[in-house]
Amino acid sequence: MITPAPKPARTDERLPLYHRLRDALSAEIATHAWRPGEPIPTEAALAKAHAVSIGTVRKAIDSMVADGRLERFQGKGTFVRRPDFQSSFFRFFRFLDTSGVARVPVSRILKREVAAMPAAVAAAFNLAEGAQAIRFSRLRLIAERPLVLEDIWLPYQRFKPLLKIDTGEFGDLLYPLYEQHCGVMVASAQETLTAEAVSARHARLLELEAGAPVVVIERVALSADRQALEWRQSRGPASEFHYQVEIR
Amino acid sequence: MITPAPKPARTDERLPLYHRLRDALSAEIATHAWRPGEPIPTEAALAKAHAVSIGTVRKAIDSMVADGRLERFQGKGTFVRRPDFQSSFFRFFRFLDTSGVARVPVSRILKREVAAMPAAVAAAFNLAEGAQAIRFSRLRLIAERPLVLEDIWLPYQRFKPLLKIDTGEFGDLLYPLYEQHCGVMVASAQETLTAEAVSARHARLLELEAGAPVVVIERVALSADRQALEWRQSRGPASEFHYQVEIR
DNA sequence: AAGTGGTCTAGACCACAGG
DNA sequence: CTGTGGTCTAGACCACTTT
Repeated sequence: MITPAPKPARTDERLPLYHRLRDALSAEIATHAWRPGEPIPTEAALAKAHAVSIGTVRKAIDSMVADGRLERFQGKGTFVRRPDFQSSFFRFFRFLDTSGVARVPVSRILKREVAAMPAAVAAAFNLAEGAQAIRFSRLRLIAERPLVLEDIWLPYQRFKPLLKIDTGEFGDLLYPLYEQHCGVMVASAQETLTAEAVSARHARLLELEAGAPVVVIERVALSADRQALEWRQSRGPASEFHYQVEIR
Repeated sequence: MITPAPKPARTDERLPLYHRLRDALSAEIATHAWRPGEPIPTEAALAKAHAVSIGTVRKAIDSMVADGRLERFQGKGTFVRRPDFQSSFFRFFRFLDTSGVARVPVSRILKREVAAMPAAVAAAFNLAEGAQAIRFSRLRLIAERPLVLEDIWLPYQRFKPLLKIDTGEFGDLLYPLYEQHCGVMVASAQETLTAEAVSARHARLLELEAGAPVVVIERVALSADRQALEWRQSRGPASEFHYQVEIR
């Protein structure tokens, strides 16, 4: 068994009903009892099962819809939202072809190795510096043009099944691979954005001029119970980057 | 009168009650009938005044709280939120002193001129290229160290009162000045983030090495009725920049 | 004690999806 | 037609703030 015990029960008396109910529903998702893309029980059923009024169920679901864990469709039901990291990616870079349509970048694994984690990476996993890890170097391209260079670190034990697969058969997305071969599912991610002048090595791989500005995205991918699964640093030319925020 | 007619009534029959109520409440804020920092009528009073149930009022207020236009305090009341653009700024740059405490940057107006808008700026105001404008160049510093260089454009007519004030008396924040002398209130802003290699001129002002990476924030500040008030481009060293996002 | 928002209920009716 | 979520109501009681 790879995954440890899901989490302590945390019924937490004296919290509002809708709050406890929300925790209960979250747990169903976290333990994969309810899987992404599938409908959860109807509001009436949940109200009966948890012995609360339907209004309380709605309030619990409301908050989960608000932060993107559920989706509602009138007349159809309420569904566990499938996290779409593709779209997160497009939030940062404009990967558009000449006709203005978004395209999925092609992935090329440049290197796969077993290595010792540097301190910054180990910290994300709550491990000691030097912990054994699997490391990928990956280039993502659109129309043969390199757009993002990625440095990916995974804890060895949980991800060692990946060492048996030929990197040429990895496909363009890693998360489905993690799910299929390592039994872990990425549920959310935390990203930090910075920018820097490109290093000589990165410039060569990204086909940029020396010293050109690159955007750096550091991502820690988390499981539903918020364990760190993957540490990733992505670099792309600043010229391709744009990001919008609304401030109130 | 500087501001044009606020907006058409838009009662829009057949919309949900709470939706129409939300529009009505928004209008009270937009027309400054309810001012930032002040409490709005109690839920019971609003329910009576609009002839709806208190639950419907709560739902309308819920959504306005969710997107940051109102704030609720149990036992005290519901208040119009005062937009805090200071904090938006800190979201992007870490302006911390040695003790780790956030500090308000000091502002220095480098230049004030009347100029013709370039196309990119005019577009934000929905004006023709070459429209008359007031332009500021401003440097913001912390501990004598330049951190952000700003290029600010304002439509001439509405902001010409600013030309009469000595720039030395501008203070560190512009928005209060706009409110005080031009009768306009910034209610929200849209920002776009990019990065670039610093130009020779900017490098000199920001005291950076030639070609160093800088983060560029382009901001359009909007009034409550979403008219563009100000166009601003801010540049700061990428090394001081960091931004975090949570993805689900 | 009086007044505010916060939680919770039980039910009615509407709008939409799908057999 | 049945079942789903979406809207709306009227009221009870609780928790917090202020007088």
